[in-house]
Amino acid sequence: MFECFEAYITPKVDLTKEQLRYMCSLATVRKVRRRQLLVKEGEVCRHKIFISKGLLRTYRLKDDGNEYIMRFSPENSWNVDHESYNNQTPTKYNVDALEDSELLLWSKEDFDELIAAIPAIRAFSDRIKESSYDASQERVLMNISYTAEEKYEDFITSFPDIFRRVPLHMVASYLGVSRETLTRVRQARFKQQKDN
Amino acid sequence: MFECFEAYITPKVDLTKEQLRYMCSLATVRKVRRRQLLVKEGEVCRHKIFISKGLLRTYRLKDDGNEYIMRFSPENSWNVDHESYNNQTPTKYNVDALEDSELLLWSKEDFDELIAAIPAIRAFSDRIKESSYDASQERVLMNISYTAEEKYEDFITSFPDIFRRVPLHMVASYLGVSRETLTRVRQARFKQQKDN
DNA sequence: CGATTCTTTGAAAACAGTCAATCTGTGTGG
DNA sequence: CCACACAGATTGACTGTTTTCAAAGAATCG
Repeated sequence: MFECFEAYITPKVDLTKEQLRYMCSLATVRKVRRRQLLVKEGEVCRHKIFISKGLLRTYRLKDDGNEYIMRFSPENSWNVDHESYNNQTPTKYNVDALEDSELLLWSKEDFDELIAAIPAIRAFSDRIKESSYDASQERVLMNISYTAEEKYEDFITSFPDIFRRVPLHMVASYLGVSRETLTRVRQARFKQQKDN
Repeated sequence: MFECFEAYITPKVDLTKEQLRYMCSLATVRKVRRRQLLVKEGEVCRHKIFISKGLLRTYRLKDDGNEYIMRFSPENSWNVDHESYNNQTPTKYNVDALEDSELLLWSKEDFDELIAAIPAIRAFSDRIKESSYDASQERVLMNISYTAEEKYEDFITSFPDIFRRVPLHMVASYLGVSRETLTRVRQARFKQQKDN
């Protein structure tokens, strides 16, 4: 059950066997099925979630009745709403599974303990946060400077794997364009490729 | 020169007089004039910058010749490109002054020392990062779910002060709409208010 | 005042969104 | 194995919004 996680973390963090065992001992395993809701708006995000298998999706429900997708979390990535997790305040997001998934959960109490005990884990956790922040900045830039076509292009080159695994209308939601526009963009692109 | 900073930080971080003095002793003061470039794309972001007076702007120059504004940094806020600062890699952004400004700079070496010596400063610095990450997430949501009008509305209520101080075309650049659209949105809004 | 920067405006064109209908593939239960 | 339901993708016609371009009008600054 923990092999995936060990394979993931070993090259990234320099841990002794005991430290790794300790870290794993604090985690709880959870399996969720496709379409199952994992975190609901209004709840507190109590765990750091590592996805060892599957695919999660974080989205916001707005008054207009639409879902807006903030993030996809495939295997070997983390899903945490830092705002809710850090302050233990209600989250604004929903998280559900797009595929049957296997997760490792650490409660905040346990993870805080881990961080205090093993500085390398703290540093690693900080690095993860940094890079999601950087990604968020890039996404803002994309949002304000790209056309629909460029957004599509960017998505399929940045996340080819996720693109293959999620329905188009979710990519559209992530990018902030309508699904119809996205199919048209894709058609145009397809024609263009044939012409060359 | 350090009064502004002390007034800013005292209610936020619990520091002894000596700690505060130590922190200030590591800072260097810098004044920049309106329109002056502070950080240029390709350079490494070597400092944490605290703005004690004035207004900075972080933007990206793209191949299409346009400037895309990532962030405004008014007095009592920080300006750091974390990606460049943490890894000491070249930044993708430019920073310039929109008003004559007074800054406090800490080099990475000095700030690392500070953080190691005074845990409260580390915690505070982390909190700052968290909240800019949260803000970035909100901005993504705004970008993918708001109309031009809602973006405008959101900006003037979220940053009324900055709105008064920067030219409209920069707000447009920040929001990812053309300056003409923003004028029109504003005209429509103005008419509406008269009608009520 | 003259120069520059900023804002507004109008008209046309490009772009993206909506609505409704159809098509496709998948999986489920009989 | 078939029929059916369902989720997803596509298409066309239309509407509405946003951009672009060009020009002119304010405001600001030295």
